[in-house]
Amino acid sequence: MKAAEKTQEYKNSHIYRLRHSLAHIMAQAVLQIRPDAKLGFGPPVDNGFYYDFDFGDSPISDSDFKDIEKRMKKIVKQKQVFEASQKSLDETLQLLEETNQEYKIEYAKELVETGKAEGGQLGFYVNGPFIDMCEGPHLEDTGKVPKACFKLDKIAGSYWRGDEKRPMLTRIYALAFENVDELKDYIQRRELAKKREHRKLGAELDLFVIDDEVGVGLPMWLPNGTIIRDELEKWAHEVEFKAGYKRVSTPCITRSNLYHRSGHLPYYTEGMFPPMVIDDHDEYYLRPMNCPHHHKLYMSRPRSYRDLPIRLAEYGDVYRYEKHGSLAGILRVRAMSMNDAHIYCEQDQVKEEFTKVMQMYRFYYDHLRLGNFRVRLSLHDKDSEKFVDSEEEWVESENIVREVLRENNIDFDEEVGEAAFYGPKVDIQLSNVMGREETVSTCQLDFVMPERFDLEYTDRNGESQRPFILHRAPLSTHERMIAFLIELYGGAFPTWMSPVQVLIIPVNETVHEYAKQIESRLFDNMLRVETDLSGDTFNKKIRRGVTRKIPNIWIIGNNEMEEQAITWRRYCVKDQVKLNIDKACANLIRWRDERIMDNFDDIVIDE
RNA sequence: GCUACCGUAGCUCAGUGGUAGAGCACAUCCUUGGUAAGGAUGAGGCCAUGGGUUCAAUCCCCAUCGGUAGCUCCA
Repeated sequence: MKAAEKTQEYKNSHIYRLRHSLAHIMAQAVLQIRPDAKLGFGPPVDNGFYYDFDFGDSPISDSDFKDIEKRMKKIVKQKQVFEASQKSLDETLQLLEETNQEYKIEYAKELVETGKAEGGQLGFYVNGPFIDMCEGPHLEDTGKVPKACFKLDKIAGSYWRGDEKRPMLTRIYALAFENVDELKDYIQRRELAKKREHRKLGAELDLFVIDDEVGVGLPMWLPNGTIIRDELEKWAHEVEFKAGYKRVSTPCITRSNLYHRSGHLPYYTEGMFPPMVIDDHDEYYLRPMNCPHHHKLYMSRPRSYRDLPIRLAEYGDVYRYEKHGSLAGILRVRAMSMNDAHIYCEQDQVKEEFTKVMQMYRFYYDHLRLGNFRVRLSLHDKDSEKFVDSEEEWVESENIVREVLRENNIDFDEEVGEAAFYGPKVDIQLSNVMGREETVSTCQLDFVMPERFDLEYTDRNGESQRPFILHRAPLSTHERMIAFLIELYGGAFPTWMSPVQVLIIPVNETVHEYAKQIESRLFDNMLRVETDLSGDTFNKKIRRGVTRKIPNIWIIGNNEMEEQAITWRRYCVKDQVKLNIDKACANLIRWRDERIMDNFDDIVIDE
């Protein structure tokens, strides 16, 4: 089904009409207590609807919710009929000016000017005393709203037309579903989701902390979290080694000259920390990206076509001045470690290299069981100054990337204005437990930097050529990737990533010695193992091991000692199994070495 | 950065215009236990910070700093 048809079908659906009608009902109720409020947009959204208002000098707060809900219920009872009508622009403006609806006036004019209003006619819907410019559709009357199917949710600010230079409106979000049960079910699911939120689990599992005195958005990784980082990084080193990447290492602080050359100044200034001035005249910046340094390494000697592709990889620390209000745990930070690499290649190698990168992210995602993502082709916006001005090259490189996606049978959405300033991107988008979508992995085609850095290689004919550059980060940044993994796994990591891989719990003191023997055997195999020799009760030890989400608990008692065995209790599996110690060790080591995802219950112990 | 809400023990939270409580966690002792909380005792708080109102502020007001959600922005 095409996107347009899908939208039309959605707009005609009952849930859409219900939510849209409720938006009008809410607006009517809000106008009862704030008659001078100006209306913005009020569309249905995923779990309900919202409406934007300009309250001027008399703001509203969530303490008004009860009152508004009561008024909405009254409107529902009145069974106000929704009546559609059409008006010309003149009629529309006259009507809207009477009520001072400046935002609607702007939108009405725009709809007519851009030809989006069919025949220059604007749609209106009236229900009771409320009239709104709106294309519909709606329910027949307000009485068709099911009982208790909605609930006002939260208040948030929102710029008019999404433009931060324009007025900030007040947005009231509401939840709305087909019936009470669905509403309750959603609220319950949201409560449950909060429990696997990465910030909550990150604190519970001692993965990372963010300290005011260190700074907002500057997370510090505790030993447990650092293990997860190290394991991902080790993995990336192996995968990249096999794919022909070479590792490099470059500094996090750099003279401003580099960023004048790259164009980060001015294109990316807003995303950078302000400069440090040295010796009164010299400016240094914290780096927001690793690419310029890698380009310098590329230039460190003359390159031949025989050398290409050159793939320079670095888990590089970068610093970005993210707006304070957009920071969120480790999902959105100001200091991050990126699974970065830059691939320098000839023009006719671009497709193959791009394809290989796409295969690499696919490999990672399949392995980690990160299934629920969206692929976005991020294009430039020719009307925006955020992008390097070179229309022809933009279109050309966007075509290359689009073709790669098609040839690889990858479903994707195109979005204008989401590109990097130097080229189009393929972004892998994931949503967290609260429904917030972020870019995780990215692969970008860069046609700008070769020119700016005067990058060259000598081709078969001895002539100087510009290489193409791919920027890629399939494992994202540690911060963002681990935030998503924490939530996806609910904090229960597979053995290979787990801070503690095995917890040994002896049943009584007589087996302590045997427990210690097993512990040192695992330790000698480089496994992260702990033995609980505390004075707590057996039940308490089990409970503690489980709440720490340790993937493997090995129970040791007199029976096990006699048989040279252990009883294996896994975090994700109900049944436990008694196993000979040699076999148990072999299983564990294999899971670790092959990075088996034993935090899922389809992985079984090889007996 | 903007809008709204929030800030009490390590964590989850009660609470009051007359300078504070619970559970878990922590410490010590007792308990020697076969699959998710054994018992007792104890320690722990400038009630985010700075101003103001008041005889008196953790509580009311203002500012600052942090947090949450959304907008903008982005890996």
